[in-house]
Amino acid sequence: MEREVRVRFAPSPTGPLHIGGVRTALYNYLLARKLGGKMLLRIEDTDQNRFVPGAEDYIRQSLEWCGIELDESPWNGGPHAPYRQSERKPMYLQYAQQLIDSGHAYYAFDTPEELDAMRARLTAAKVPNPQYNSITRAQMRNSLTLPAEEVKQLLESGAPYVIRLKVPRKEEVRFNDLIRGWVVVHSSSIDDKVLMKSDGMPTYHLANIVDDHLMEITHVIRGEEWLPSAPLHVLLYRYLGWEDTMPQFAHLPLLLKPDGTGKLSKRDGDRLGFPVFPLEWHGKDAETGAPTVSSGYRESGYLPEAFINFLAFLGWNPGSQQELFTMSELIEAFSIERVSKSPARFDQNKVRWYNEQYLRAKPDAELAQYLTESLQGQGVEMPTSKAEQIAALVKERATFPADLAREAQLFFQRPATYDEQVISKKWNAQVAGALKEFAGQLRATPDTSPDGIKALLTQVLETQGLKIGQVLQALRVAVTGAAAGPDLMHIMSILGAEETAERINQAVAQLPAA
RNA sequence: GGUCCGUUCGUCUAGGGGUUAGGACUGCAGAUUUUCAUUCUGCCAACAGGGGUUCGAUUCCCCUACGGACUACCA
Repeated sequence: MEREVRVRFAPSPTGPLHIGGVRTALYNYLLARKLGGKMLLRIEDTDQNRFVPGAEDYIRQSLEWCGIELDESPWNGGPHAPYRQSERKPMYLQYAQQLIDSGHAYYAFDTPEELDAMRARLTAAKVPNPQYNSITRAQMRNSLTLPAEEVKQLLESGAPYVIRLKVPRKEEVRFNDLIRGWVVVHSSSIDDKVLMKSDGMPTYHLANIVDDHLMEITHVIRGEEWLPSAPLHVLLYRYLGWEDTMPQFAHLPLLLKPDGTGKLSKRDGDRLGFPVFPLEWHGKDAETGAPTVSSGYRESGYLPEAFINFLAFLGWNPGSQQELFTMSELIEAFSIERVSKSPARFDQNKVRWYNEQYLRAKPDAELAQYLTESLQGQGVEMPTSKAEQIAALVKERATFPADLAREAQLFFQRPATYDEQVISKKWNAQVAGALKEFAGQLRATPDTSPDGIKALLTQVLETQGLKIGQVLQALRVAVTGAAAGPDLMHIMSILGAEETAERINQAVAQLPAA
């Protein structure tokens, strides 16, 4: 019988989620929806030292903004609650115990100093791979080397201990990665990983396997940084007796820093000149504790649809020529096999391009709504119909919503200065006279559509013996102050006859007509 | 150092034993726009290197180089 597809995104609340994490969440979500399965979110907070207040809420808000919906999570519950590992703490020890009972794990009492000394000794002896393993464990203080009686005493006396996995000395561990194919690792390169820490918390490795099993996860989609520990996880499934329901693995390629090399990290933030976080993050400097702010895509004016579309294409493509995908189209087109193996770097230009595409595709009414709200902030009121006209006119010139408001300024502010280049070249007494005449007639014309205004202008200029090319730049500067901008006829039409005429007259009065 | 993963235009990528190696972003040029932007058209631009296998390799195999990840009682 086919099992229901269940995937999980399992972030650690140690700070803001960066876009690599968002992409991992996205691919999980796409696969779940594509296959009619469930998307879970589990908080992996087994390291109490790294807990960052607000991080969990940040994760929730980020996913919400992106439109990544969760079927089960700490916030909306589910059949396998709780979904925070810290709240699942009592569940893990029994599985570690099971491994000890079956001889696949053991107690270790080594102090951090003893561990350091061991590594130093191995390094000094030029051992290629210093680790706590099948060889070195014989020299350490653990339940394999200590007499049973002493182990019992230590445990009873409350001495700190960890539980380590007893990794076999010679064994090939293999698994079939959905993206990379067969990955084979020799057990000699895996060390005896700590499963239970001395504080009673499981490590990632144990908690991850136990929870994925209990939560009936079918596909583990995570970053490539987990690839080296995947064989360890396979071993864990095997020793716990869960190999037959072990999830399939898919290790995603890394997201690289746009500059230089290396994987994108949270620290890269504003150093790169563009956000690496979905939402703005208010944090603290690790050393000084001073407040820090890292910019977010949302606050920078990116539309979530554009952000998601861009992110989806960083490491995946549908194999067609289509570039623009809504979330539901992504779901339809997604398949894990089409995720690429090689890492991807950011392209700032492309995110911007995506944003422009999505911005322009928005209905004018929606853009007008934004425009109205943002101009209200500066005390400007306008009717909806006018906002829509402006939005339609300026959206081709905008990358971000904020550009709309900026471009719209000319409608609410008369020119304070006039472009000098144009004035020196195009402004003269004859032109000024013609424009004054045009302004006068404009006030009387019944047709203030862009075409109507153009017709009127042509007609006035004809009587003045001027060609349109001789005055249009001057007219633009008279009306807007600037040498460049949206179509002038539309500007004048939206401005209305009265306002346009007044602006022209103001320019004629102020500019010396040599 | 060790283990593992990777390598097609500047970037994201398609492709795959015989192709003019395709698209998108950027850049450049032209057209339209009396302007800037948009739009349209065109151009520049890639199979890391060396060995095999083969009639033929960018495609399959090996090696090298380069890049990356991991190498904690962090996830």
